[in-house]
Amino acid sequence: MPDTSTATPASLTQTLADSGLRATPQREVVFNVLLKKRDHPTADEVFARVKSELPTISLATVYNCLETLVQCRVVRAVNFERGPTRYCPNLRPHAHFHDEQSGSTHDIDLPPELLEQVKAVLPPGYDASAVEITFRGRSAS
Amino acid sequence: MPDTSTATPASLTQTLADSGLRATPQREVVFNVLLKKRDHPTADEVFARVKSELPTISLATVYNCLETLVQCRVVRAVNFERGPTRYCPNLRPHAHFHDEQSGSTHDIDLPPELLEQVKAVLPPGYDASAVEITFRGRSAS
DNA sequence: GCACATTTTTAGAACAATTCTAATTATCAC
DNA sequence: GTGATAATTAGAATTGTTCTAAAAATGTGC
Repeated sequence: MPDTSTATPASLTQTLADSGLRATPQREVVFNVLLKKRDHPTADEVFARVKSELPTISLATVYNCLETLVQCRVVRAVNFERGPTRYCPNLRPHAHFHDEQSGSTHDIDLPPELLEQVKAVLPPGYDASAVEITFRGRSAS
Repeated sequence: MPDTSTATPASLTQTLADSGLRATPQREVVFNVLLKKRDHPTADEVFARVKSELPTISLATVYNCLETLVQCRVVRAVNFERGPTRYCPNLRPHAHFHDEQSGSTHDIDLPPELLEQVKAVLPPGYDASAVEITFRGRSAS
């Protein structure tokens, strides 16, 4: 069974094409940066990392690319309180744990049945297309 | 059994005092505005509503008061994606449902055992002080 | 009740993250 | 290649919020 828990650089071209979009170097490098170090970087951090490969890229383009990748559902945008949006190529159903000490963010895999149980608390008439679960606290590692 | 699902204007004075803070008219009116119409207003919306009672209040004060009330745990701050922070006097454990059609936010009461189950997905070494659950979708009403 | 230290409020400036604008550049289809 | 479309770019603009410094209000000791 192929691993579908993240998109790959190869599948990105196809996914973009499926939405009528082009696989530009900027989009590919932004995506590769997210795959390479999965520490939920902000747009600014992605910008800094992408620059070493594409020194003339602009911050606006980084925002555009990230937005495109989110639209194509190969990347998830993660928000925590009012902090800057962070980006994550993990497509598995998962929650986020924000470590208050280090400021880092960790993925927490969610069993599908738990997601079902959570959705089951919605009263009749409510139809959720997405559920977000976020933890705040301390982690050992 | 007294209802502890929200603080009351009367208990506010005590709660503030417990933190060494004063019960100013601005703080009281901001809190009353939140109690009166529980539609998860933004700071701007609170500002507009408070003005009818305290016409000379400033937006900075509204932000200060809201921050104080959140610190004292009589009000919860609610964030959804990058939208403005919204405020909610419901102290019961609850999730938020964001209706994509209307832009409105509804409280969804959470059974304590579900919160336990959700916290139980955390690997050893993770200690969550808070869990946030947010739904996005459509609701009938 | 009065001084005084402390809190609180205030207006406006500053700030951070993001989005917009309009011009330029790249790319695909023919 | 040419023309239409898509994407990138730099910088300005916007939004929501926080900061700053001064003025006003308040509780406390006398």
